[in-house]
Amino acid sequence: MDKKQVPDIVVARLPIYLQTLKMLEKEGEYTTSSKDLGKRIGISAAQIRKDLSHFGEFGKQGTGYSISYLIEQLESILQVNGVWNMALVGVGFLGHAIANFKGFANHGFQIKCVFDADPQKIGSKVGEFTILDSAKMEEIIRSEKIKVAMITVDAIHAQAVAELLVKSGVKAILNYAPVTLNLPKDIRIQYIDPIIELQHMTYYFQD
Amino acid sequence: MDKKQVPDIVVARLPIYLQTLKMLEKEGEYTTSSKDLGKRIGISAAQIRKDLSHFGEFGKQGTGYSISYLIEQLESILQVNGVWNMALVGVGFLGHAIANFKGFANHGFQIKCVFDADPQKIGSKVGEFTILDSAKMEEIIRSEKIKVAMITVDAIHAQAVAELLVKSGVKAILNYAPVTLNLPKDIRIQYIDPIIELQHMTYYFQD
DNA sequence: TAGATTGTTAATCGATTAACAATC
DNA sequence: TAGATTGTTAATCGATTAACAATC
Repeated sequence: MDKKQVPDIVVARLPIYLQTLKMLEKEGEYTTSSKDLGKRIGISAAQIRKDLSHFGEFGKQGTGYSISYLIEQLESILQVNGVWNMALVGVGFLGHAIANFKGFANHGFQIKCVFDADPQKIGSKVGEFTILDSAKMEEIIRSEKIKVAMITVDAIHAQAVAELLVKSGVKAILNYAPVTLNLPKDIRIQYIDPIIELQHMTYYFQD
Repeated sequence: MDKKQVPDIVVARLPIYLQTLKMLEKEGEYTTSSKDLGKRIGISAAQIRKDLSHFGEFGKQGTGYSISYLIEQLESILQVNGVWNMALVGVGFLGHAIANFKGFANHGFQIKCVFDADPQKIGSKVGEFTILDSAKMEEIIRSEKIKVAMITVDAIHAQAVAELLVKSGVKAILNYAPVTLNLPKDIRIQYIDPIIELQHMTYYFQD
């Protein structure tokens, strides 16, 4: 079963559905509908039903969806019902914040090791992690079988770091550096860049 | 001239073009082509030309685009040729990192004030900022005429904070809290959420 | 000139929506 | 039963691409 059959834009919405369902569950709800979910997320009910229909039938006519069941199904589809170990590369202000972030654990992710190239930082602590030498990155990531990494180094170093990560066996990169990475097409990349998002919004400002 | 005429998905790509052009300029380049830009960004040359054509004619047949001129034009289109003051709400680990981030200045943005509701934090320093009381948020944002805000509070508090920001005159929100915000449709919202991005990528992992 | 590259058109491709039978 | 809501189909809507005349 080739996964290319489901449009990426659909896949991109599943984590948002999951997030909202988890919140509903925390609020004590047991069921929801495409209409309700759509209103909360700001998209149409039809789109939610269409999206889910790519993966199976999860609801009941008349009553909607069981929240816990749909959460379970989405976690399975997204493969976040287990835990993925991650590497974090670059301990500046942002890397520091991410290393201390407690929110990964409940959503299928866990930082396993943290790297930096600065001799001043290597060996010291960030959160619960001892900062490791970037020079040992390939060896460690390979032996730990880490498939997911976050890049929080400077823009100038990001491409080289990314290439080394790929060489070490990493298959998915969350890139916080403000550059487009050029990597083999079987490597997944997502970008997080506040400047890009801010500039997107100011376009719409009244003159 | 109603701005809705240009698809949002086109607008979303302009900051990426701008980012790449600025990098080329830093590398000492003077001109580029849609083919070259496309290769660097990972999209087709045709798409870049089509996108730009919504706003005017910026290139020359045979030689391509002047980098400095195209940067100038994109900055003007995106309205980032000036500086937008921003408010930051929530000084946890992430808010702390953002308050210390030096990268906004060169791209049209500047943090002007930082808020938190915790009496322990109010009055203390984060980066160059003194943390202000959230209770005074509306008054300060209104008097400073701030139009852009970043939310780095907990998920539970984000909606209320967002509503207060809107009440204070904010028109664009960069939301780091892991919830969908429900706000008037004239308010621009962008989301930054590593969990969402990570879950998007693991879908594609081989079983 | 010959080669390169633009801006634009038309064709293709893909995503969203509206509608509704099925059914809880 | 009556009302609600699903999953799916077909129609609509929108975005991307390929191709090319224009021209630097």
